[in-house]
Parts: sequence; structure tokens; C-alpha cells
Amino acid sequence: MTNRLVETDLASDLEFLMARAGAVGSARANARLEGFGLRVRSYAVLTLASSDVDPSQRELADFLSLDASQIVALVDDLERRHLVTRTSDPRDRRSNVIKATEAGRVLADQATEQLRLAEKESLKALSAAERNQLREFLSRIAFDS
Amino acid sequence: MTNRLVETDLASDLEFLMARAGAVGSARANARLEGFGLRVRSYAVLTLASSDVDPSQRELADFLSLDASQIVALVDDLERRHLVTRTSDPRDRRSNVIKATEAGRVLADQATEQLRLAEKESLKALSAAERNQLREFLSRIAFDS
DNA sequence: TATTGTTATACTCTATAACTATA
DNA sequence: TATAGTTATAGAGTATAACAATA
Repeated sequence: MTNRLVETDLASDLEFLMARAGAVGSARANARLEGFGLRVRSYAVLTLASSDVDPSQRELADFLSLDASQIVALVDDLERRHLVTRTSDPRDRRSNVIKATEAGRVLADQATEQLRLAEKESLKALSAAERNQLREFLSRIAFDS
Repeated sequence: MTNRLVETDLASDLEFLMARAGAVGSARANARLEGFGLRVRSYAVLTLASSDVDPSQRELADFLSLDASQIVALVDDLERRHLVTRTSDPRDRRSNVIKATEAGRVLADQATEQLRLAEKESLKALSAAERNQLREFLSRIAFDS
């Protein structure tokens, strides 16, 4: 970037940099996910439903920092496309377990592969060691509070 | 965070962490800015207008990764509140120079002070040295492309 | 012809409140 | 009473296209 504004105080503000890096990364990820009919949020739900943790909608909401009502809409969409199933949890019938179908897991894997390429592109300015350190810093900021 | 989903692959994905850290930071910053009638985007425009670089709307759009039409709306609002002025650049009359008024500079300074407190809170998991390193990593990601 | 700023529009994301069923 | 999920709605953020003035 050749913009003169790179010299301002704002350009070295950590929150600003994080917001900017996040926004740019999400936009890039959304572009990569377009062919799968996914966006970053629906991808996140699908890939968590593909893991072996069997998340509830409440757990998805907490982990993704989204309101419960937003999870409803995301799961509705994925369920309509037969990529995930909702199953009432027998131990607590208020709670729905979200599980990916076989088709859902296949799509999630393909999408994950695409995102790996996108990530490589956005982070090419950092070495592998620097990426690990960045990951460690961000994990602490994101989950230690 | 005690959520079981912290153990999933997604939780260690750099793009996901960055998007999450950015979103959480922006939400916190918006809450802190509420009393000033600002949000992160209008704050960014105001504080850049308060610097001595005399940005044009085009430069603001490029630097903030916003569309030119979004800058129009942000400057409209700040101008209506007499926090910034639009002046046609005599060297290129297509271009508007955005400058903070005295009241705008005062407000920007107060808001910046509030955000410093918010940042301290969100980054308390990192030492000063780690913050500097994080800043350096993010600068490279944000501006080296 | 190309660029800056403007207007208009549509879509996505975010935030909130009220409701239901279960606990 | 409290929690998980649902419905509805409004406001903020994002993305595009078409246009006027100026270069």
C-alpha cells in the first residue's frame, strides 16, 4: 500500500489493524467459498458440525460469538440443503445436536482445502514460525477472556 | 472460554482467529465510542481528518478499504455535526480535502483516550513486547499486499 | 477516457425483544 | 425461574451500478 495515511497513528493501532486484517481475510474467504454456496459463518457452522464434538446450537452461538437467533437461520439453511441434521438431545430435549451429513462433510472438506489456499495467500508476508506465534497471540486474545 | 469447541481445528485457524479478534475488538470499541456519537468507521475518518495529512475522500476509501460511496455517508454525517469540513482541492477540483474542525479534534482526542483504555482491556493477555510483535505481524499482513 | 465524488439500491450482518418448550 | 431454540424486526455494514463534474 502506497497510501500516505499509512504514516498516521491509526495505522499502528492494534485494534484497527486486527479489524482490518479480519475484514480483508473474511472478504477473501467469502470469495473462495462462493462456489460452495457458503459464506464464512455458514462454513464455520458446517465444519464444526463435521467435527466429532456434536455441538448444540447454544455452543455454536457462544463459540462463534453470534446470537442464538443467527444460528437458527444458518442451521435452517444448511438443513434445507441436507448438509446437516438437527437432532433433539435425549438428555435435554430443549437442546439440538447439529451433525453434518456425509454430503456435508464432503463439502466441508473441499471448502477447507480452498480456504487453506486463501490463507496461504493472505499470510505470505509471514514465515511459518511467525504464523505460529501470531496464532498463539490471537488465541490468547480470543479465548483467554 | 470453557466451550468444548475450542478443541476443534477451526479454533486454531488463523483467519478465523483474526476475524474473531477483530469482531470482538470492534464491538468493544463501538461500545466505548457510543457516548461520543461515533462508531469505529466514523471515528477512523474523524481521527484521520484530525491528523496533518489532509486526506481526500479517495485516500480515506483506499486506506480504510471502504467504497467511496460509504465515505460520502460518513463525511456527510461528520460535516452535518460540524466536526469536519469538506474543501475542494484547488490543485484538483474533483477532490475534497477533509479536515477536522477544532471541535472535531477535541472529540477525536477524547475518543482516542477512551479507545486506549478499551485496547488495554482487550490485550491484557499480552505483554508489551508481545503487543509490539503482534502489531508488526499485523502491519505486514494489512499493508504489504 | 479516466478519476472523484455522489445517489440509489439491494443484500448481508448485527442486535434486540418477545415467544414456546423444556428443565 | 432459567435455559435452548424460534420468530420478527430494525439498524449497521457491504457491494454494485449509474451519473455529473473535472482532469
